[in-house]
Amino acid sequence: MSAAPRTVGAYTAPVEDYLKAIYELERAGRPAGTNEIAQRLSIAPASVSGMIRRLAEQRLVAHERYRGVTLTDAGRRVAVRTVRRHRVIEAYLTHALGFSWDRVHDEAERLEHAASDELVDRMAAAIGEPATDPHGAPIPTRDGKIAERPVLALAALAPRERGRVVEVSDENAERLRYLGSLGLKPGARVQLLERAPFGGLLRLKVGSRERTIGVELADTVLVERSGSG
Amino acid sequence: MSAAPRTVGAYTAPVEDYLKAIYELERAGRPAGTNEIAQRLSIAPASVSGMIRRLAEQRLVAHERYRGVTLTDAGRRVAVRTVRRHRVIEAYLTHALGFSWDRVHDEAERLEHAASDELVDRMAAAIGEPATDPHGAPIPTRDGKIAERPVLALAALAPRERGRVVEVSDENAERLRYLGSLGLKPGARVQLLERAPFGGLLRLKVGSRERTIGVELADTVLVERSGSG
DNA sequence: ATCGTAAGTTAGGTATGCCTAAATCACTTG
DNA sequence: CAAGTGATTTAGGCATACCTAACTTACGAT
Repeated sequence: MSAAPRTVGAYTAPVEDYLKAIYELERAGRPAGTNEIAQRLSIAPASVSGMIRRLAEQRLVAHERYRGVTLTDAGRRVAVRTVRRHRVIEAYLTHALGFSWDRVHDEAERLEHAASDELVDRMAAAIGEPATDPHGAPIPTRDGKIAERPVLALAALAPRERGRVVEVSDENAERLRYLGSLGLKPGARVQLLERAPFGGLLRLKVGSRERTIGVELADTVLVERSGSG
Repeated sequence: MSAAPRTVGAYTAPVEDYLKAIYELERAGRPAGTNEIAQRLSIAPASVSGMIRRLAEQRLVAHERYRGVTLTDAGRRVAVRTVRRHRVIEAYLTHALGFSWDRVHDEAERLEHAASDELVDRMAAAIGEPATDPHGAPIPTRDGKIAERPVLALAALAPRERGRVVEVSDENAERLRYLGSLGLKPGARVQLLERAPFGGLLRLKVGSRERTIGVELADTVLVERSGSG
């Protein structure tokens, strides 16, 4: 039995998880906060401060005390590689092994730290190099490019406006099952019919069916505009 | 992001590795020694003593000080489950994803701690529930049964005796490539032609070809007898 | 301008799993 | 049967990554 590292690259699983979390939080357009990271990783904020210091020492993140964290180029490379692993694995599990879309996230969350780049590339090839994972999230290419798309939250659609579901958040299995039962999967055509005041309910058309959902749920569904009328 | 354990079961990756190592060493018919375990896991013997104490506290192993370690039933269950994961993954990587037999061990060594039982079962089903891994080692069933076969080392064959290769050790990639180039893969028919004295070289027939190999190499190849003459 | 609050950090501690160096044990051999 | 040898264990450390409790900072509201 040879020396057996538990992760593929030079980084531990926690490090990859932090960088991935920061990457995803940064997409909101501002530095990631300690509390946000802590919540996303289900750990105490104090633990995040310590890890951030170590990541900054390794030049994977830039940290302004009390101000937030941003990825360096090196950190972003590691994050994107991890995101690619995660999404390819999710796609492979659904397309090649028959997993339902609500069961792939947890499995991928563990496998992403153990699967080699070669394995991930072979998985991607075996299912025809899909552009997105089962939840519609774009899969970065081998060389770290990721297709950015002009999307907005379903909750941000104007009344009467039509759109197409592009991506849904994959983090909660139960929510995914509920979204699926509503027909809110990537590709579905939607139209916002009515928005109740005070951040209340949204009435909308999904395909040919009428549905009513809360704003909180509608914030986890990303759509692209496809004209109003 | 939910709480994210890095292994599937209740046991850490090191614990699974220790139990697997002890399981494999026990097959020699005597308790596993501290040094043997240390060598197999590429760690210092002193580290093994500490871990053995923890495993004994959890009733996964029985330990007689200075005498050796044996698995309890609970420990054996964990070990066999880990072995099943490892071998199913190896088989899947070769049959479904085109990995060569010398490249699957390291990959499986990491994935075995991250793959859920369901994933492993789906992999096994997808490739037709094979009985052995690519190196000929039997794959335990879901409920922990493992087919024991009457095998002996190729080096233990008597002159003139014929046999069939059943299993080769998978731990060293380079050795696997060399064995492959000699045709010594599971299923190959062999006959021992001549044994040089003083633990020297073995001359043998592999299929229709004549080969000469050292005893050390011949000890990593297991065969079943198929009569002499 | 200062004060309260929420966010972030520091201090001190724990568990796991590894290390080296030093002691101890079991077993063989003269 | 005493000594040597090799295997094993103990002692004492270190790194990672987590925790709680207490402190500090930034910033908006008065």
